[in-house]
Amino acid sequence: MSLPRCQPSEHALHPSLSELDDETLERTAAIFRALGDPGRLRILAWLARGPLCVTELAASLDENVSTVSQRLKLLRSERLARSRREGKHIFYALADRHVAELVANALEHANERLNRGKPDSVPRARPAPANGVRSRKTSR
Amino acid sequence: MSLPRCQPSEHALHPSLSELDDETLERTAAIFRALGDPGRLRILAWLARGPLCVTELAASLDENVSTVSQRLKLLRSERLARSRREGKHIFYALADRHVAELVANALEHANERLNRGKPDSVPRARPAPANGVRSRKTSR
DNA sequence: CACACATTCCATTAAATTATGAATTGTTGG
DNA sequence: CCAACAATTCATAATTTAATGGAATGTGTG
Repeated sequence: MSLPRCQPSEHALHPSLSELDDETLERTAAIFRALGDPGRLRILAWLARGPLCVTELAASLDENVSTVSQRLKLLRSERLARSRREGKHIFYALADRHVAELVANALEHANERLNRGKPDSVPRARPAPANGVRSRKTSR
Repeated sequence: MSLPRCQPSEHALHPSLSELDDETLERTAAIFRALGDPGRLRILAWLARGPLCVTELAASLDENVSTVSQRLKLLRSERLARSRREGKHIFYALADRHVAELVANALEHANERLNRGKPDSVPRARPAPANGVRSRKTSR
């Protein structure tokens, strides 16, 4: 009775939101996606200290050069990193101070509030262990 | 001769960076990953206007309820969104003002400087229409 | 030019992510 | 309790994504 039937139109919705075109959404998502990988994030963290070439980066991270190169390509494609050739080497650096801040903030933040006991821990893709068929779990 | 052989050890590296443990990295990446999808981003954008229940959200986005629910689950698991039961409905909202700002900023930013002419266009994640035919099994 | 080093490119393969639709759980009211 | 609505869960299939190793490209040097 009291609860109205779900009616989106009953809510006040800003027009600016409706204008959110898919391209902007996709563009924004792509940037976040580029940041959403530990390997790439680690690279950015190293670059936050100053420019490094691919070989140095690979050695620092103890990773394959090819792997690092491809990660850098992605970061560059999203304008998070820039490259500059210097002789035989190609040095990579964060695109700008804005990116540097973003990365620093993010790492710091995630470090501070330890996210232990998430409402729903969803590890990197792995169907639940769930040995019992008892599906209902006690909410906390 | 001028260019020194690649020697990571020659560079001054902050200890704080070496301490960047994998867990923090992964945690941070997970948050960005959650933001790195247009569908989820769109949800957050709607929620930025105020709380909505799943059905409303689904109707607004013209998406399957199940799909929206699962996206919300992910967002909630990364503490980007919060849920609160109200009778028959479960209302979702942005976790806090911090998230709201982050989303607003990101969208705005990506809207401003049009990233046209990227060095390398990165494909985007667009999952599947999935025809409900259950005749094929993939090894996994 | 030939050589060594730096980086990128490419194909292959394994793993992760997502939408879909049916089944399940949960809530309210008659 | 049952009916109807709300939301989540689950298994599945398609697609994407990322690491690997080797080939190809680029660059400086003897």
